[in-house]
Amino acid sequence: MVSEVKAQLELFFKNWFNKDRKPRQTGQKGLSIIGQRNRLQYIILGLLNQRSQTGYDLTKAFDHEIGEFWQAQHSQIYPMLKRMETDGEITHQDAVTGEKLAKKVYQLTHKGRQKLEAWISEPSPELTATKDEFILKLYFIRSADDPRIPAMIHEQVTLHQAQLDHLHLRMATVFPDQAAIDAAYGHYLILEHAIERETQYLAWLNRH
Amino acid sequence: MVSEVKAQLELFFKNWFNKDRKPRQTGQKGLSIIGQRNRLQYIILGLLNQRSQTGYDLTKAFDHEIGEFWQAQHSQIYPMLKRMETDGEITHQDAVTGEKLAKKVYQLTHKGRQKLEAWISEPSPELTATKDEFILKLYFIRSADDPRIPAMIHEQVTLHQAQLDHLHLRMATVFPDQAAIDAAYGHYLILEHAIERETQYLAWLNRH
DNA sequence: GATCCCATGTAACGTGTTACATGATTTT
DNA sequence: AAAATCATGTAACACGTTACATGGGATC
Repeated sequence: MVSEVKAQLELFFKNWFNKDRKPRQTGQKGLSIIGQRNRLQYIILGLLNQRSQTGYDLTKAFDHEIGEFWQAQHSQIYPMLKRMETDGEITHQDAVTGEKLAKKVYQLTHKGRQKLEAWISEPSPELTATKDEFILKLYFIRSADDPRIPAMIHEQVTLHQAQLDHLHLRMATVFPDQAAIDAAYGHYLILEHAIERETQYLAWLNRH
Repeated sequence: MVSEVKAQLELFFKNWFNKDRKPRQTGQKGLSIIGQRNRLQYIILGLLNQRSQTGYDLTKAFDHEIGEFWQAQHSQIYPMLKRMETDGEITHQDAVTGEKLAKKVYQLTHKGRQKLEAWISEPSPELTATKDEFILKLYFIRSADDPRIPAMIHEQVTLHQAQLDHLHLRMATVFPDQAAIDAAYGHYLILEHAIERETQYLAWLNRH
């Protein structure tokens, strides 16, 4: 009885006093596969480090440039930009398209660039869960003779073949020569990796 | 002019009448890579379809069985089980370990089994963003001579080699013979896929 | 009796998605 | 003039993680 009341009181006062951000420590889990801790800000820093751009430009970059690796909608990006500017990692200049269409061109501050470099330099000791819905469905199919398997595989072949075609196209357009590769080596590496990944995925699908 | 007023009126009445839960349609985006729409419930249905078990058992399954494909903590699982029971997809029996340690053994209802089958049968037309932090960091490295690259790659080699070893071990223990494969064919396929994926990842890493 | 595992929950918060909301510019 | 694209925001809600909280059972 008494302890219940005590616990509730403690909770009340804790809530009362801890209005501001709590620093949470990471928690070591070895080979664990864990979730996301605001990686979005780092990706925005990285994109802005490549060139100054607007929130709208960043939104399109998530759609087209790095869509295979990260997703973000403008409703997430605009508030994040405000927060990062408040934190002193980025600043913006106002610009105008045409007569009066206002836009904000963001760029890194020194602090932002340091934060980006620190992020890149720190370890990445975690694996990420795949979250491939087709794979999950397959997991729950017991029998090799299940009549749904052929159509499911065919659908995925179509999907991943389209993705592979898209990646090949991007490789050809973004990296037409060695100079382009030298100018964005990491980008080249991950495109290569993505192509190999899709190729292997398709080979596996086509084998079954 | 008129059309503007009309649109605002429409919006007003829409907001006025739609106080309760809005049914949200999926929104076709072609080859888009979109987010999660409560897949957890289906995974729980699938796991319970394999055998009746407790929330604790399910939590462990997420840690060990399907950790490569989906993650969930017990703090997410227990509320989901309650919700699914309210929705009539699962039921539970109370059981006791030892003298008085209560536990709840959940199993599918007919409705739950139907929902699971419907989910497996519906299309999976979406690709999933990878969200691999190492890949993101690499994307932002411009130069092939960047001094951080070797250590980054070495770290990932260690990580993915450990994962591959783990997958090989699971393959050997879960599928020691053809009978085991026949009893859980989908599980076999995705383990095979995961091993190939890690093998390819490692080959790519070791090449650079 | 200490430690680890079994077992179930809630609270707080951060992240991500969809929908709402508005207006300018360019293209067809 | 209609449609698509540029451009920026907020609101509501769903999802996911970490932390808080409690207690029984088994093993050393």
